[in-house]
Amino acid sequence: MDAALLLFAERGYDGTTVPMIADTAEVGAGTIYRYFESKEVLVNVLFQECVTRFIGSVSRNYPHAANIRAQFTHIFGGMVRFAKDDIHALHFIETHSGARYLDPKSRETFQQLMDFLHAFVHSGKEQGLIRPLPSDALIAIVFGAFTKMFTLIRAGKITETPELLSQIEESCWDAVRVHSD
Amino acid sequence: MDAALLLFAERGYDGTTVPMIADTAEVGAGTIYRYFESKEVLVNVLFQECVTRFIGSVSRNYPHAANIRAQFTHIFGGMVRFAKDDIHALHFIETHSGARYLDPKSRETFQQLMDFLHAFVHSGKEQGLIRPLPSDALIAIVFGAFTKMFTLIRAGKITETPELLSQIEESCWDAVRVHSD
Amino acid sequence: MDAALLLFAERGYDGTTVPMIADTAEVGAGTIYRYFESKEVLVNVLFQECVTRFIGSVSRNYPHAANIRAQFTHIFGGMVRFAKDDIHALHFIETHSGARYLDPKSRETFQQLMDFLHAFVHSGKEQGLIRPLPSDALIAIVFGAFTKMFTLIRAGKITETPELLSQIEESCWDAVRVHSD
Amino acid sequence: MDAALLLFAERGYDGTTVPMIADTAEVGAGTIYRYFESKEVLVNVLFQECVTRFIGSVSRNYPHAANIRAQFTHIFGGMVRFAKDDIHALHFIETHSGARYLDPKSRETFQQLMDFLHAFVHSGKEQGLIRPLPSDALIAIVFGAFTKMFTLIRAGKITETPELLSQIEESCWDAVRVHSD
DNA sequence: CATGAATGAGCGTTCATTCAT
DNA sequence: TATGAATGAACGCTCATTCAT
Repeated sequence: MDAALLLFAERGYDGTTVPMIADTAEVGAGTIYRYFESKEVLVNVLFQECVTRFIGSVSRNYPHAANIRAQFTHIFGGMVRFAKDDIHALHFIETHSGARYLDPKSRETFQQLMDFLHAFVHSGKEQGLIRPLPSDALIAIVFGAFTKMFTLIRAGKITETPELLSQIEESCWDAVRVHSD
Repeated sequence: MDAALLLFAERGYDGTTVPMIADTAEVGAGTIYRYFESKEVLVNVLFQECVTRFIGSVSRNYPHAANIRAQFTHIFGGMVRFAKDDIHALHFIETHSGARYLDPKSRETFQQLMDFLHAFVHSGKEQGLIRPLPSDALIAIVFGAFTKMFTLIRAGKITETPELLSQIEESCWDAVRVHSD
Repeated sequence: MDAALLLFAERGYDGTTVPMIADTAEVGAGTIYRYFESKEVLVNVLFQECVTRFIGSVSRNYPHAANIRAQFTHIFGGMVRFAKDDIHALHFIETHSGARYLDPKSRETFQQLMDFLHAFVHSGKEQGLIRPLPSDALIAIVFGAFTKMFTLIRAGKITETPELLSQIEESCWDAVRVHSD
Repeated sequence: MDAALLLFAERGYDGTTVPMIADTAEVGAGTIYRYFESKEVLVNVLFQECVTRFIGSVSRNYPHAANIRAQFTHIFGGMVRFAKDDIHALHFIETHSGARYLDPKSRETFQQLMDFLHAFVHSGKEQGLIRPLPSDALIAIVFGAFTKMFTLIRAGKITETPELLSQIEESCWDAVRVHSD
């Protein structure tokens, strides 16, 4: 699964061949089929597993009672932890969500993630602290900014430091929050 | 080329077959090879053409003398115009920049776009109006947010209106600008 | 189709590979797929075509008004003509009728052949000239005897002569007719 | 071996996989290889065993001194007993005799069966009681008729009764005997 | 002794590319 | 110039066989 994740993230589903995965994993091509019915099943299992981990990462110990800003920090921190823990998983999710070969369960799992984020955004909007834009758009802005930025880190173009991450968080928050000035 | 752009954007390079392109374009498969040496050449020509158009869109009539905010509006407006003009081209650029099959010329063309944006960001940072973050990161934030958001529009999940676009612009600007409060 | 017929007859469906068919037919493996969706479609088309030809061979110019013996001669003659015309087709039908990969249309086509033979046997039984055995059994006896015998001819173990064929016909007829002694 | 016989008879050698046999036999796939060097050895051992049993069935207590008709009854009875005893064995022999993967010993074993039948036919022809046709042809007629008929019984299309079997015997005998009328 | 995970050759099939028409 | 039939390398996948447990 590590090999598949790496390759799917780097080359995409169609650009990754089963022999490639087998070679990277240092197993025979047939072995993969003892564990996954097909390449399509593999990508779905992988996707669900990644998204589930991602959900866990952003929702575990979620400070329900805290203020929006602290909740945003929690979510952002979860995203960072997830992205750092497995640098390919985030990109894999990003590039494969919405793909034509995802099965209903994968779509549903992804929807759970979206639902979680929607709930956060909705609550922020209700409190008048997050801009009154469509939730999808707000999520897209933060998620888009964050993933593209981590792609740069993965590619080694910029170096990830606590300061940088904290500033990026500030930047993303400024993108969605209501400004009083 | 329209057919190829559409398919590459929707299914990716590896998920698009030459016969698919030929069918969509309502020409024979062989005809494509009269105009493009190979599928790889086609995707490169297409990429360069799209990126060049994109550069044109954001840089044409660029207000060199205006202030940063106005310049940002110009760039953002160019991006919107480009995305609206050919709804698939932006997504095609987004998903194919950095692909392994891009040739040096494609990479260089894309770099020209990056250079243009870098110059803008650099100037903004020098004036103390844009955050002192790595330029790549700042571009990624705006670009990432913008493209993800337009993906939603393309998918029909949110409806594009002048108000929405203006608010998104504000949001993106707030993500990169220095806040005085 | 000739190559496929030959190989299916000699090695069976599962024992015949598509590359084998392509090599025998002196075409590329991919070419086969321009004409047949799959190996399974190929075997079905082939089966239907053979059975249809077989039906034509035994039913064309059928002497509806003649006596049973003459009708038997006509059918037997049709079988001989068919078997001689394409020595593999009969064996192909014989070994593939009832196979798990035959589609409904193939089964129906084969049933048409059976129906034709049933009608003949039924009429003979009604006239008291053919034994009062299940029609299926009577057909099996003649068909079984005939095909096994032609397998020998195909294998070169016995030589086909008009006299031999006439004697085999007599033998088959004696197997199904009512004997007055 | 029962599992293998069943599957080879129903799906043919090439259509039967070793895991299929293992599953049907409720053993591990590897276990089969403790008893048979290869799938090919298995089919040969099975073939030889079946043919040997068949020979036993038709030749045990053979009435050497009796007349041809009684000998025919004996052989036919042996065939019936064999076919009833193991409903798949006869079909397995029928469909696998002459197969490309049979080894010399299998071919020789089958030849012993043929020799036994040849001897019977030869003796009958010498006595002027069996038609002066090639022995192979005569055997093919009886064997072909018999096996095709038993295939129907196996498939449940006709029901086997002593009367039916006796009539089939008569029919087969009429196919090979010399008729005085 | 029995197992079943692992293997990789070879299956059925696809598709980028060529070329006669 | 435009075509699409033909190609064969390489795909996703299966399965006869091996071998550590």
